Amino acid sequence: MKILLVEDETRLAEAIAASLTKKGIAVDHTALLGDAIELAQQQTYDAIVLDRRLPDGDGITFIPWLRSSSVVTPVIVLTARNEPKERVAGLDLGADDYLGKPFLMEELFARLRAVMRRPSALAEPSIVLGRMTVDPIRMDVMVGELQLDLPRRELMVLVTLAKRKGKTVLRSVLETEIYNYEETIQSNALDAHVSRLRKRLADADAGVSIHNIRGVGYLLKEH
Amino acid sequence: MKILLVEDETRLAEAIAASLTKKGIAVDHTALLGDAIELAQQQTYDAIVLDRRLPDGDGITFIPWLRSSSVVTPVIVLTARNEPKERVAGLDLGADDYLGKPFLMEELFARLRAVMRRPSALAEPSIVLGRMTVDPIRMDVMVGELQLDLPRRELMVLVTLAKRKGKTVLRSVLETEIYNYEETIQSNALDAHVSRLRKRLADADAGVSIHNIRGVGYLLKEH
DNA sequence: CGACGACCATTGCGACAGGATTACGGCGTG
DNA sequence: CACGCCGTAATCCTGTCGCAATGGTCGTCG
Repeated sequence: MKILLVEDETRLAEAIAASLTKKGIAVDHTALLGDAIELAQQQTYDAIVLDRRLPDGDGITFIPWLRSSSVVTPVIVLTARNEPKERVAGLDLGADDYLGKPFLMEELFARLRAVMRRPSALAEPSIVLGRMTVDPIRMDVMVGELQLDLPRRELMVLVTLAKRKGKTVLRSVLETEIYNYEETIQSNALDAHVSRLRKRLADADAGVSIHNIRGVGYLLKEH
Repeated sequence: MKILLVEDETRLAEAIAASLTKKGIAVDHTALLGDAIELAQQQTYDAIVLDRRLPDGDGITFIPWLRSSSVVTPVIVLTARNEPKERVAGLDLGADDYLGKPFLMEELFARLRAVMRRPSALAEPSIVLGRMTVDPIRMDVMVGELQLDLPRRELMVLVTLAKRKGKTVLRSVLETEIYNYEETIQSNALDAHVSRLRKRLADADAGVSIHNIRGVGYLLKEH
């Protein structure tokens, strides 16, 4: 689960990034429209949070550009004032939701969840596998009746694998899903997370196992 | 499945070659336009990845040369900057796609797949044979509902045979499809792969078998 | 028809790459 | 300050590969 945050107010951006990160959602952040366009070309996000006022233009111009590249990623637009006029303009241009500043983090989460749950979004609700249930939107995991608390990174690994259950997920995909572009990884951190995650899943008797496809990636299966 | 990579930045070239090789795609690599022309004459590739900036000229001049030799192999052009002007120039000259550096490997794979899927491309999507389905673009194999994980070389053998299902594939063709020009083979490594592949196909009950035509090559059939 | 030679199938071996595991230290949090 | 998480790196372990030896199969030619 990864979102793109386009916001030039540093304090706000950091607050949003910190909150989302804590919930196990990776955040790529930029203050510039130009960079946002580049990032969106390079990878796919589960959602985009977009400020209107940006140093190099009105954020809203980003949306037609996205849509014309047939990117269907949901977009939530942030704006200083919540004027109905602006709201209509945003939605007309293809934004999926609209949020006036200031707002509560909880409200942003709620709208992100709502927007990613939409049929056009990629994420499906609640994946069941073995004794385990993964909710990729709420980012939580149940084993039987008990909630399984996982460290952030391990949770991200598990959710990413669960979303493609039974299919091989490329190493590189896992890495880009779990780390943002400024956290470059220079070791086998991913392997370490997988290893620790395996142990936890075994201890919890989750009824699933993580297989490795040598030289390619990992895959999650019932066992 | 084999592509020609024309790129003079050693690090980048190595990264691309490594990633593609991992996916079971053979890579011939050269840094010079001159060599590229020679290689393209000698054998056919499924796709060509071409840098513009090369020590002995603008890579893009390669494309008209190719086309005038009525080679329809899809070409993806790499360039340092993603300027629309350059993009148009490239596409006008017959490039099939265009990718600005830096880029994610994932993106290159995606574009390669897309470009090879095109009607002009040689590769057809999904070959069904017995209980087995081979996707030559994604380089994966399903038997029934299960994905069959094969070692890299065996996978290459199988895909090559599947693409000419029912027809005899010359030994020499298999060898050039599976090994690049710097990996020369001096033994019966190919036979060994066929042997191990047969065992795996039997174990998985794939409903196919690999026959040998003495002194000529191999062929894949339903049984 | 039988024997020889060419070709193929199979399998064990050693080298090697890549993954798995774990200890360690830094860091943030409560 | 204690605890847990995370990235790193060292070490161990496993799968894959090329290779070669062995034994089998087929065609050919005397």
